[in-house]
Amino acid sequence: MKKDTKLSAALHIILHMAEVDGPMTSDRLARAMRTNPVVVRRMMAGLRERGFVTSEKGHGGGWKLNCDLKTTSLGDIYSALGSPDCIALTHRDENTSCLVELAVNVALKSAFEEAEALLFARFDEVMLADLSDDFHTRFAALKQGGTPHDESKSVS
Amino acid sequence: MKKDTKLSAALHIILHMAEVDGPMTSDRLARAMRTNPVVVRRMMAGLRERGFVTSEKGHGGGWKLNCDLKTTSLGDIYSALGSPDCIALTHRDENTSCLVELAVNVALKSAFEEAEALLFARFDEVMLADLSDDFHTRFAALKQGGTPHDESKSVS
DNA sequence: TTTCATGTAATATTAAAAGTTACATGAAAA
DNA sequence: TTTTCATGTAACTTTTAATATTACATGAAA
Repeated sequence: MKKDTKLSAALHIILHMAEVDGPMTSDRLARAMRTNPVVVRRMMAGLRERGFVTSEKGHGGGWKLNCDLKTTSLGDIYSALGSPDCIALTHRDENTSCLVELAVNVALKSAFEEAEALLFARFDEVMLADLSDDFHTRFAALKQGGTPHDESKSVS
Repeated sequence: MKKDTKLSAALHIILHMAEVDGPMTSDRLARAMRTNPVVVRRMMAGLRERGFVTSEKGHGGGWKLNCDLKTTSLGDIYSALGSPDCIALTHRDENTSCLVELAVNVALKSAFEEAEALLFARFDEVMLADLSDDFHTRFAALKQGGTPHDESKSVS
C-alpha cells in the first residue's frame, strides 16, 4: 500500500497559513508542497467542511485559517481528513468460519485497536499551537545561531 | 497501499500445523488459506530461517512446526516475517529544509513510534499457545453446544 | 468581459502487497 | 534409473489504494 500523507500535508499547510497574512492560493500551497493544486483543494475540502479553514474564489481569493491554534488538535485535523486508516496490517478474512482463523483475528484485532487508540490519544493531546511554537523556537534558534540558511528557505 | 496480511496468514498456518501430525504441503496450506502455494513458501521462508518451522522436499515432504508454542510470541513471528511496516501514515519529505515541515515531522514521528511500540509490546506478550488455547476453547464450546457446524468446517 | 481562483468529476500514474508462471533442486517411490 | 512429488526462487503480472493530472464548471474581482 502507499502510505497516507494527508495529515502531514495538511499540518504543513496549516502552519504555513498561520505565518502569513491574507489568503494563500492552492497553486502557491501546491508549489510549496511539491504537489498538485487539485490535491490541495481535495484535502482542504475536508477542513473547510469542519470550519477549520475558509476559501474564496476569484481575484484575491484563496484559503484562510479559521480556527484557534490553541484549541484545535491534530486529532481534529485527522478527523476532518476522513480519519484515514492508520494500521497497515489486517487479517485476510474478516468473517471466517474457521475457528483457528477466528482466534487469530480476535487476538490481532485487539492489538491493532489498542495501537490505534494510543495514536488517536496522542493526536488529541497535541494542539496546532504546539507545532507552531516548536517551529518558532527552531526559527529563533536558527537566526540566533547565525547559520547560513536564509529565511525563505527555512519556512517554505 | 494494500495492507499486509502476512502475520495473520502465518499465524493461521502455524495453528493449523499445530493441530496436525506429520508435514503439511504448501499446496494443502494454500488451499486452506485460499492463496497460492508460492505465496505460502515465500512467507514460510522467513519462519524457516529463524528455525520456527522446517521443510522437506520430495515424497512425504512439506512443512513441520519446530517451535514451542508456549515460548514463541506473535512478536517472534512478526519479526521472522521481516517486520513489515505497521503504520499506514507517514510524512511527505523525511529530510526537509523547511522548519515548519520539520516541526510537523517531529511531532508525527513520535506519535507513530509510540503506537508502533505499543503494538510490538502486545505482540511480544501474546504467545502462540494463547491463540491455540483460545481455538481449543472455542472448538470445545462448539461441540458441547451441539451447533450444526461440522468439525472440518470449523478448523479449516 | 476577461482573468483569477476554487469545486469537482473523470482519468492516469505510482507504490506496495499478493498472486502467477517457469524452472531448478533434491528426495522418495516405482 | 526414471518418475513423481515437493520445496526454492527469480521474474513477471495483477490488484489495491493513494496521489497526481486533465478538463471543465462556477463565481468573484479587475
